[in-house]
Amino acid sequence: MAGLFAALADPTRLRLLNLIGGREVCVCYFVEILRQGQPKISRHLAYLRRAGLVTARREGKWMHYRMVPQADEAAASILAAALAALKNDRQMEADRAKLDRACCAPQKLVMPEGAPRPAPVASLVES
Amino acid sequence: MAGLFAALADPTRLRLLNLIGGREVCVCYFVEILRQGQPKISRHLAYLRRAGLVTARREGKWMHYRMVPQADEAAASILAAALAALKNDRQMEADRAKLDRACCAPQKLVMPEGAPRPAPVASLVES
DNA sequence: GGCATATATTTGCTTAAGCGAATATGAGGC
DNA sequence: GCCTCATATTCGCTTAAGCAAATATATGCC
Repeated sequence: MAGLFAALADPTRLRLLNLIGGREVCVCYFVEILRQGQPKISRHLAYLRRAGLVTARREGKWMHYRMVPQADEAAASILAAALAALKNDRQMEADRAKLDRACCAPQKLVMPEGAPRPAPVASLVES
Repeated sequence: MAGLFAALADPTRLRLLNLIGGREVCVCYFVEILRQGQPKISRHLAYLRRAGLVTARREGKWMHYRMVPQADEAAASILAAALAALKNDRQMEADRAKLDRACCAPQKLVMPEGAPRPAPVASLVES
């Protein structure tokens, strides 16, 4: 219980969860959108993984992260409340908007057909 | 946002919030029920105060703590989800039960008319 | 095999959190 | 005023978290 809140008690992790919420997202987008060092992103993703909040799937060179459906009902409701709260935050909105128009450019500005596009996760699409 | 979660990311603070949830509680009950050192309890109460989650009221020698209604809607929903989640936890249930039958005995086993009884807070009674 | 890209982990450091023990404050009773 | 009780705060310490920089792992391409 306290561990769940600890996982949520960091601005970077909240931004990551906000982006992951509902869809599967490639790490390169996190780095691009948050504009933070790659090791930092990776470290926080590892934290979220250890906390059982997200899981990763490898696809070639890319790693895709998605939410883990919470078995514990209490954890699920808290996580839902947290994600809902992020919905109205200015920066979180901006982050999501950037992800929506993300077009495969982690490093170079144009990198045709390079990075995989974020894909929706059926079990988490609610709107 | 992250600050709110940090405030919730400690077992002692969760136990305190669980006891405060809905009623006004005297510090002596926290010490009695949690069976932890008084400075520790006081330190965590100060943390919750600084986080804007609880507020204190002095009544003679005793300090009574109660929840602060959250102005921010997001914070309110998260706090509500957290308190609801605590409802089903074994230890939290036991803590609340102890508070329910608390009978004015912070130190000595019987201390007639000594400590004030916990009082319900109108704005927070929901059941 | 070697090289490049994407991601993860380690290293060394700094800062914050939590703790118990001791001390301070504030109120009531004498 | 002094003493006691209830609570708060400070002190010194230990442990964990966060960071940037460097390094390691894994995949794909040649």
